[in-house]
This record gives sequence, structure tokens and C-alpha cells, in this order.
Amino acid sequence: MMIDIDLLLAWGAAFKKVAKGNILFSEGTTCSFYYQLVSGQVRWLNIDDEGKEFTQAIIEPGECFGELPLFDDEPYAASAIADEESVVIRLHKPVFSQLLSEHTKIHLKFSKLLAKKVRFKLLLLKSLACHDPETMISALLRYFKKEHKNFCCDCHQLKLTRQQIADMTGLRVETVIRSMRHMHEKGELRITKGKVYC
Amino acid sequence: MMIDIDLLLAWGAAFKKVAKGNILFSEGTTCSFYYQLVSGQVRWLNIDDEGKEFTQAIIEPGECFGELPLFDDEPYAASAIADEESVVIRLHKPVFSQLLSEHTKIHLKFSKLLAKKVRFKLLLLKSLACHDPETMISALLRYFKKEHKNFCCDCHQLKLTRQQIADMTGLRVETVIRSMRHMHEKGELRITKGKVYC
DNA sequence: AAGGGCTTATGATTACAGTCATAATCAAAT
DNA sequence: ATTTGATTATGACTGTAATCATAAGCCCTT
Repeated sequence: MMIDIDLLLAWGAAFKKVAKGNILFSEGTTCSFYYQLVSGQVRWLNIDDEGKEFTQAIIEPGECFGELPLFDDEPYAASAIADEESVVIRLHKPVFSQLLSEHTKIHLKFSKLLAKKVRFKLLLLKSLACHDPETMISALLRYFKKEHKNFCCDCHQLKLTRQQIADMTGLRVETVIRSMRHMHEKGELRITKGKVYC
Repeated sequence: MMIDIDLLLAWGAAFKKVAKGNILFSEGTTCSFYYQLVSGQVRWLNIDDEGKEFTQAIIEPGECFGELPLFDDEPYAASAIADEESVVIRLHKPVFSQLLSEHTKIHLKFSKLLAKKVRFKLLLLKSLACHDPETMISALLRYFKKEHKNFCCDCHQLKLTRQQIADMTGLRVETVIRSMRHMHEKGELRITKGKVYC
């Protein structure tokens, strides 16, 4: 989901360059902007008291992020960190609301985006609740495959590390590694030289 | 979130009585209606291959349910079962879309609802991912308390059984019972004659 | 009043993911 | 070219939630 950049600029949006490792906004703080990633990579994550990270989403260019507070006026539910040097375009929250009210089609697209996000989290929850690492990983990969996310379109190679999958599922790296090895042995996916294909 | 019943009726919605235990719609099927619960109780849940249930939501009178497909045109993400004899009001999907386009305020309310749902699932996910039953249960109860859901407003009594909490978290009843006993001993909540207060 | 089903409760055992340790391999930075 | 850090990999051990079993208490229903 993205809004046309020219339209955003016409409404007064501004580009912003973010260095690798920098925080765009933090969990619990008030939201002032609509954000859209232009280039680079941004991760949306929760960090608990012990510093353990839980990745809620990996944002790729062309996607918006941190949009929940724009709709429900609550603080940010998670923090956004630039994993690479990135460029974002952002628009002030009240202006975004105004833009939304004047463009029903864009509003509808956001409703659809939100519905998709509920759906994805729903899927993860039910998979996580069954307490079987392989089911969880399998559900995640199937979803990514379906959405053409984190997979190389041509060679079907998974573009995520075991650690990233661990951070998205709450499993440990070792468990993800062992589970995926087992899935490879069962023929559910293929691992060659550490790279995963499915 | 609910739409005014008179408005729904004006747009051609119809009441429907559902007997206890009946299915309103099933996971994976196509959506034809907007549903709103008038009286009774409906549970929105996933049932896995082994028949284990995972409760995604407990719907109370005045709430809508099964709304995701109305926005993203995908099949139902979970099934809806009447836990008690219930009355629902429903509106044909295309009519709902039309209603939405003519009432921006209602559309905005639904966006807010969807954002809230993403937020709630997000919270559950990060809590579930930390693998500590007490943290998970505590997060769930705090959320319900904040939202004035499943708690008696006057006496602060939790209106959910340990089994229902287990079905919402993927934990086993025994684990929920033991965890909550421990939370009682730590003073995080109070259990008198099996009833939970906090 | 009695029966049946659900709920809470608790103990014993087991399975399995987490944890810790070590190492080989690969990619990026200097 | 070499160091550094991340990634994949595997083995040994541990902790804890799941599982199984049993029982008491409670609330419907007849």
C-alpha cells in the first residue's frame, strides 16, 4: 500500500533521510506523521524489558508503516528502526486525515490494508498457539510466498535469515535452524548451501 | 463498533435468530453479509485439523463480526459460532459497501475498529512470543480491563473461565489455572472461591 | 434431591524447545 | 589479504509447559 508520491508532495509531504540503525519513532510515543518508505529497509518491532526484540513487520520500499495511530489515535504500538540507510516520505497527521476524507478510494485502500494486517496477525497467532515450531514456520513461509514477500520471484529463494524468522515468531535461532532442517528432510522445502528454497 | 439498527433496517438489513451451537459462517468460505450481534453471544474461532479450538474473539451484543472479508474480499479467516441463542442483524455485502461509501463517518469508525484489532493481535503476539504464561495472561487481562470487556464493571470480577482464557492464548487449562494461582500468590490478582478479581 | 457436566484444583510424568557451548562457513569492512 | 561479525550447524543439558490422572466444588436440568 502506498500513496502516489506526487500526491503526497502536493499535500506538503517531505522526504527524510535516515541513517542505518536510527529510530524513526518509538513504541508508546505520540504519532505526528504518516510514513511511507521510499528506499532502504525499515523494521517495525517491539523490544521487551530484557531487550529481546520481536519483529512485527519488515517494511520494504513502497509500503507505509506506523499507520495504526493515524486511525485510532493511540500511541505507537511498536518502534520503527532503519535497518539500512533509508529514505522515507512523511506527511503531517492532520493533513493525512484531510487527504483521506477527500479521497475515498485511498481511504478504502487503507481499510483493505488494515484488514489484511488483522488477517496476517490472526494467522500467526493461531499458528503460534499450536506450539509446533514447524507449523508456525510453515504458515509464515506460505504467507510470504503467497504475498510475494521476502522471496526471490525468479529463483524461489527465501530472503530471510533464520534469525529474522526467529525474531518474527518468538522461536530461538537454533529451533528455527533445526525445524527447517527437519522440513528439508521431510521434503517440505529445500536447503542448499544454507540457502532456503520453496 | 456498531451501526445504528434503524439505519441498517432502512438499508434492507434483516434480523436472524440463531440457536445455541449453530454456525453463522465457516473459515474459508465466501462472505456475503455484514453481521452485527443484537443479543446473545458469538465466538469467532479457528479449528485446526485435530479439532483444537483457538478463540480469536468473543463477540458481545452491539459488536460487529466477520468484517474482514468486507474490506479485503478474501474468504472468512475464522468461523463464527453462537455460544448462546443469539439474534444477529445482517446486511448484504454490496449494500454494506454502498452504505460505507455514502457515510464517511461510519467508514472512519470501521478503520478505527480495524486499527484497534491489529493493535490487539500485535499485543497478543508479542506476549505469546515471550513464552511466559503469566506475562501472556497478564497482558490479556490488562487489555480486557482497559477495554471494559469481560469484566464486571462494578465488582471487577473476571467473566471468563480458565478454559476460555486457555482457548484465547493457546495455553492449556492446567497451565492457566496454575499461572493464575501463582499470580494470586504474588498479589497480581485475587482469587476467592475460584472467582478472579483484578 | 439427584444426577451430570463444567470448572477449579493438584500431583506425577514426559516431551520438547530453550539454553549453553563450540565450530565451520560466509560476507562485509578495513 | 585479513580481521570481524553474522549465519548456519550440531551436540549436551535443563527447565517448563503439556499431558494424564484424579478429585472436589459448583451450577444447571429434570
